[in-house]
Amino acid sequence: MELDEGKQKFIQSWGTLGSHWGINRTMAQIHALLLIANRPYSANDIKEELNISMGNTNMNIRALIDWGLVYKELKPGERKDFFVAEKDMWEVVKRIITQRKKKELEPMLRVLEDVSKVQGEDADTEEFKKVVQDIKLFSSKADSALDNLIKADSNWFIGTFMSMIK
Amino acid sequence: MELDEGKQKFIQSWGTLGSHWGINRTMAQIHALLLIANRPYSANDIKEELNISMGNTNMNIRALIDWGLVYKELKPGERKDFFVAEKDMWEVVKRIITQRKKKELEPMLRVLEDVSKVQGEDADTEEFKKVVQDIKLFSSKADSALDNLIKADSNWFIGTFMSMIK
DNA sequence: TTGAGTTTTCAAAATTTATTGAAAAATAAT
DNA sequence: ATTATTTTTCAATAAATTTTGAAAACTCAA
Repeated sequence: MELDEGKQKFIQSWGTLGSHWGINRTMAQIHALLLIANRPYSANDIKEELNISMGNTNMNIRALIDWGLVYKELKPGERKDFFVAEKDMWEVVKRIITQRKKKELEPMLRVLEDVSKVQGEDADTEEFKKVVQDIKLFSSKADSALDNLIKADSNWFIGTFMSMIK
Repeated sequence: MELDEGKQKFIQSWGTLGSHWGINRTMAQIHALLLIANRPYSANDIKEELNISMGNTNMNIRALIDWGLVYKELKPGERKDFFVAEKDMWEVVKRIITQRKKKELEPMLRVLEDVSKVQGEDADTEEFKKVVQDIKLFSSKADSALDNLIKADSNWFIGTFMSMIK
């Protein structure tokens, strides 16, 4: 396989994978491109390489920076901004967990808290409260577990999980 | 808060959450409805309750059954099929992990395996191979860890993770 | 075997989400 | 202050995904 074909395949697959992880396809493709880049890329480099508009490039670079998956790098004497990817996979996963926890798990916990206040003593209400309580308990456990995971350092995590792999 | 309002809120939120987890909104809403139901529901009950078409109802029920999140229940003397939700949250999470592993992680591993075969000795190729190798290693570790997680039983998991929460 | 009830299929329509492109704003060298 | 370059914004457009609805297939009792 040629390098260009390999790069192309990797970028496409990373894009598809990302789109299932709350990262849209272009956003993930930019991340993929920067992952396999051996130098910082300007927004224009990225635009050219992926054949996308400047607006799209700009919005997704900023989203990536916001998620902590890409860093801005200033080259002395250069007017343009340059960008590099976070390449430590555990760091990448941690950043994604952090974002999704904030955007999904935490709002869900608030809703569960809220709806657990329903009035009534009938069987339907009791069943509803029971289910909500169960999910609330599970979710807050997951929330704490994820917090700990994120706080823990890379090696500790790998170590703990490796011991699980037998 | 009234029970109906609470149910409605819960169904909507579960729908939104699901849509970030590879489960489309309707599919997650059906699951939510069945979670808080205190009896089996027919496809028609679901259609009526959520105000969706029969086609949509049918497709999403089958997807839920395929994912192992809903079970078909036959009532003696009844012609219709009835459905109940898997209510054990850890079981739900395991099923989702299983599906997503199959649909996302495993294809990615195959692509990584494939593209790691690129030809060439130059710096670009070396950088590419290095990144791919790193991701491949991380991904296969994650894959094994998830396998173990799925195999392990509910209490073992909760126990292990609780000890992490301090 | 017929036919009422039920489930499945799938092309077309509706909805949601992502992308473009052009204009405006910011930046920094002259 | 002027101008060339780069970045940002956002309404319009395009693409992708979901939902519908109507027809076909299936199921089972009579």
